[in-house]
Amino acid sequence: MSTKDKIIKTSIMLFNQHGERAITTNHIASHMGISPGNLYYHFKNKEDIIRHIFALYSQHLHTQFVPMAKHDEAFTHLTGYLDALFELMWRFHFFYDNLGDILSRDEVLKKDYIEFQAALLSQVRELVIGLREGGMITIDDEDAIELAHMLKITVSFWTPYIKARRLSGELMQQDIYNGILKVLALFKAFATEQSIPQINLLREKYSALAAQAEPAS
Amino acid sequence: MSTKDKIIKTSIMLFNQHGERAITTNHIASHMGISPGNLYYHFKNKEDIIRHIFALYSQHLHTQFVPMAKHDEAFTHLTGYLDALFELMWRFHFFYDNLGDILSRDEVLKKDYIEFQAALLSQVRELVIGLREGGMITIDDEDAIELAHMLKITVSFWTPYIKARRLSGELMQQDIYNGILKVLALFKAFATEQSIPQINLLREKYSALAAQAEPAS
DNA sequence: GTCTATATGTGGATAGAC
DNA sequence: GTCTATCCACATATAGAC
Repeated sequence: MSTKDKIIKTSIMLFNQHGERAITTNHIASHMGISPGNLYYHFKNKEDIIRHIFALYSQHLHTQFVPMAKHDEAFTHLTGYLDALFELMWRFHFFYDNLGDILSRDEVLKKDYIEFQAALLSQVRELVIGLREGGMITIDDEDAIELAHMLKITVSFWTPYIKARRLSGELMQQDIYNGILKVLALFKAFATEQSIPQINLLREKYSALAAQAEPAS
Repeated sequence: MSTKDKIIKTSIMLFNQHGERAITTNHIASHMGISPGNLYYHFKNKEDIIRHIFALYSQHLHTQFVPMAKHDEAFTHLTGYLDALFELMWRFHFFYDNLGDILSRDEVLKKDYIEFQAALLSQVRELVIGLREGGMITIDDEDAIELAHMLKITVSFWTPYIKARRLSGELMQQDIYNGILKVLALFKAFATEQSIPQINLLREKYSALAAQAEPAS
């Protein structure tokens, strides 16, 4: 693995662990056992590192979060989506811990982010419409866009929400399952007679996973 | 108004406008036309200021967000709540823009925050149960707590969500109405036959208000 | 209560040798 | 590509005069 990639990897780890604000370029370098000068040979500055991390994140999201084709197996696919999605959010959660700060210091990144989120909103809306077409949920067009927004908010800010409720501020693997349960509850609110048993089945599955190490949220 | 109160007021304004990270104690003092030394006469340090602001915020929330007594007029009261609540979130939104950072630097504040949020969650859950008792929504106990969490997430992170979607990063009065619409959509998902018309009425009201100055979200 | 002046520490970033 | 040394800017915080 190249030094450049190692810097990215180390930065993600340290940012997630201690927060982007608390981690300086010196911390990153010293943790890797390289000099600050070397770090600045590979990256123009700290924002440059963050931009690369964001590129990584959005690229992962693009490849994993492709719109569904078959509506009838919607919820089966949904599980896979949610697992991958929350796992991704967990791996890059520092970004949403400090979203405002990070974006306000980098105009270029902010533009990319806005564009990216607009595309994402459309995709989520399509997914919601897809579930409707498959008879899984009942929802009018107006609420479909509202639901898409709420899904985005819930997924994006789930990790900061959890961290703020815990003195240690640490995230656990189980938190992912609790997040998925929130999304399932959202879908269940719009579910049809036909789909409710499927959702309840999923809920039981993730409830069991979430309960393995934690008291109920 | 005392210098101490003016420092609080100025800090809130500058934090909201530029973010807590970007505003130093020198900025606050210089914007007020006082010396840094004077500021440090009134407050021990920057965190001391933030603690006072949080105390102000939680105090406002406690006095305004009292549980409902009469279930039958639930939605009428709900409107007043939501107006006051989102207005409050708007006035202190810098806090949620940087929640993780702010809490991670101040153990005492974090403890207060956690305690406060736990109490708030109970209150929101009571409100949800109250709406159910009044026949306004249909929801089982398990989903009631999930809904309470989602309401909290939506209200807490609504302003950072909106700011991240806008290049200027500025918030407008209309954003409040769009936030209220999200909460209404959440309630509508669980609404009974009886209450749907009431919610639709409220939705029309806030849609009109939100449309006054902005294109649709 | 308020000021001026300043100490202290530190983060971001660069120059130049190897 | 990597290191050492260092500069610059600035935020936090204090001392002591008024």
